[in-house]
Amino acid sequence: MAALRNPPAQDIRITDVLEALSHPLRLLVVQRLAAHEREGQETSCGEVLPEISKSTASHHWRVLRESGVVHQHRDGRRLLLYLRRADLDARFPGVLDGILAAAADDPAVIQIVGN
Amino acid sequence: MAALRNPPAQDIRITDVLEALSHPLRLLVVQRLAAHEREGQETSCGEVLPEISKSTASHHWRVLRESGVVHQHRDGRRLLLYLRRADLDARFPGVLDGILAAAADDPAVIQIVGN
DNA sequence: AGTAATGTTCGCGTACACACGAACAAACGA
DNA sequence: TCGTTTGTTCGTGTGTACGCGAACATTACT
Repeated sequence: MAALRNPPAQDIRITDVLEALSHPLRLLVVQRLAAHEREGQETSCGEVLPEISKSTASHHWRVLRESGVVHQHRDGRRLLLYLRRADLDARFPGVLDGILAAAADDPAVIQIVGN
Repeated sequence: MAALRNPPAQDIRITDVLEALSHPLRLLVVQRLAAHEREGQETSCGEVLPEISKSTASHHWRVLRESGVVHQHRDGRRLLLYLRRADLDARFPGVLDGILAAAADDPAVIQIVGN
């Protein structure tokens, strides 16, 4: 299993972040991570997105990780995730908060589960 | 030529906006429109993106227009564009400004022209 | 009417996104 | 060591994005 590549903060690019967040499922993931974040918790992959097949989910983890939106690291046999809020806020002030607020009002993002 | 469909403000969706802005060329367009906007000018299509073939440019106008990022309307034999800043700021406060600030620092966005 | 200017639309090719099941890899526990 | 848990990787199929040239449409000018 290739080592998980989490890009350094200065390499995070706005176009990659926007592309990552433009997919409703990934935006939902980020919403859920933001909610967990408020409780100071890290979260395992399977816990965040239990509705989707593992291979599809893994594809989305990769996009989120390589764009710099989330950080992913191994803990035992699970992979833990957290939102890279500090890095994102430092590089792109206001963007993440604005998008999260917008996503909270978007029914298409909220109700992906249930198709 | 089918009438240009500019979606009403309440139909603008955050995922569509993010997808539109995730392409470096379209982000460059938005930067240029924002600059013209400060001078109170509307801009014609050919004026904003003279480096690219017409058909490719037209493809990007459509993405930007249908996502609600820009408004496009005919004036004589030209099509004028403007950034829908008021609508975007109302629906997604802070997002556009944050992205524009981020784009200003991204060399990949700035130097598309010259490939 | 005839011509020029400005974009759109069509058709095509290439590349990549996204969905899945099957197979593989790593870590833990009995 | 053997089986379970947790994700990744591989292979496949389908759809869509993006680039271009050629053709068309609309408006304006003469």
